[in-house]
This record gives sequence, structure tokens and C-alpha cells, in this order.
Amino acid sequence: MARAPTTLDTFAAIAEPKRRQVLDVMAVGGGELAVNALVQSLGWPQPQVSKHLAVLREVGLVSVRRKGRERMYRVNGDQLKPVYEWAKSYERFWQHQLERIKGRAEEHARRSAK
Amino acid sequence: MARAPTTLDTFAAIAEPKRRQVLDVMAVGGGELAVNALVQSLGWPQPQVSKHLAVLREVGLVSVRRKGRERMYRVNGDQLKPVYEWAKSYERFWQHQLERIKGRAEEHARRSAK
DNA sequence: TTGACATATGCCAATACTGGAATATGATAC
DNA sequence: GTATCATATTCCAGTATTGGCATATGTCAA
Repeated sequence: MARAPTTLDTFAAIAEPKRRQVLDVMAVGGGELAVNALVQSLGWPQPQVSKHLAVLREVGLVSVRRKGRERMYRVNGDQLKPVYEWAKSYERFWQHQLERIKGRAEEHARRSAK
Repeated sequence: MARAPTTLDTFAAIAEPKRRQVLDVMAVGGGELAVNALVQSLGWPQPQVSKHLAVLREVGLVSVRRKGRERMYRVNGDQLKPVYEWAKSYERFWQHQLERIKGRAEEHARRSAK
């Protein structure tokens, strides 16, 4: 057996740093952006941009609209809400700084001892 | 050329559904949990649990403490804050969606009232 | 020491993901 | 029609990741 579910979901989609970058550029743009505009902004090969957009589209993180021979992409933030909610449910855990420091020190000691 | 950066970061760590499950069980527990307790709760083979814990440890999502021959794991929610912040920065994109739904509902109500 | 318990690690096979280049599709303009 | 622009898709190679099993490490108890 092998690589597990790989359910192509939102979490998997945003695991790729480049995909987050794509979303970030689109967010700054605010409205719609053509693929070419993204290619310009990001400086990546066009097929690479298109492929990342395809993944984002499949999980519903972006939506597309045809406009002449261009395709206008728009962020669909809706799909990020579950991520937000999930992370937020751990809010109570990010206040115990003493605990964190202690844990890190132990981890470091463990690794150095090897 | 291959599988890209794969910078083993927080986003990649939580991309695995099972890893989120591990965190969720630990969060419900509230405090510390031994590996065996996780194995019991999850019903997975022990090596699998240990390996997922190792990944979570490497990115700092959990911390470990020795207690006799057990290892007590604890959620380190601190590392989830960046995820929370990033998703939150897209808040306006899902509020926008809400506005649109609200607008449509009002429109519908107005038409029904006629 | 020996043995049992708790956890981590190493090795392997299978797979799925990414980037790259070439090519296909689709739409406009001439 | 043909040429050109904009974007998507296909095929490929390389690699990272996962699960499964076996085994190693580490700790306590008798």
C-alpha cells in the first residue's frame, strides 16, 4: 500500500507554498485576474500557473469566468473558512508560552544528545 | 526536477487528514497524552501513530516529555497561529459571499412580498 | 540479569505529486 | 479561410511520502 487518501481537499491544496502564493497575488488584486496577469506577477512558466490554478479550481478555492480569450480567475474565500475554523478551535492552545519553551528545550537536548 | 520544495512546514503537516485527527484527539484530551492512549483512541498501528507524531514534532506542532517509559505528547497550538492568521486574511472574501447571499435573500423577500 | 512494556526507527513497495517541454484547444483578428 | 494570442492538457522523469512489517532503543520490574 502507499500514499494514503490524498483526498484532494482544501488542506492539501494550500499545502503547496506556490498555491498559497497564487492565492495571495489574487487577493492583492482584489477582483478578477487573467492567467497572463498571474504569470507576469509570479514569473513562472504559464503551464505551471495553469496547473496550480486547476488544483485550486478542483477544490473550489477559485472560480473562473470566460472573457473573450482570457479566463478571469477569482478567489473563492468561502473554501478557506473551514481552515480558519479548524485552526481557530486551537486558539486556547496558543497562550501557554512557558510550556512551549520547555518543550522546545527538551526537543533540542534530545537531538543534540544523539 | 520533482516534487517541489516540500518544505516540511506546518501547512504540509496538517495536510494529512490523519495528522489532523491526531491533533484533534490530543485537543479533546486537553492535556498530555501518551502514545499508547493515542493508539487506543485512533485504532491505528503503533508505528503509524509514532511516525505521524514525529512529523508533528518536527514542525513543532506537538511537544514531548518523558514520563517513565512513556512519552507524553502535548499540542503546541502556537504553530497553528500562522495558519489561522493566513486564512483569516481572506475573511473579506467570505464575508463578501455572505453579503451576496444576504442581498439575494432580500431580493427574494421583496419579490415575494409583491 | 532477564523479561516485559512503551515507543521509535529502518527498510521496502506503491503511489501520487511536481516541474518541464511540447502540444492541444479555443477565441479573436486579419 | 489562416495567423496569432491565451490558456489548458498530455506525457514524462524524478522524488517525497505513506503504510506495513520487522527490529531497535529505552525503561522499569522481578
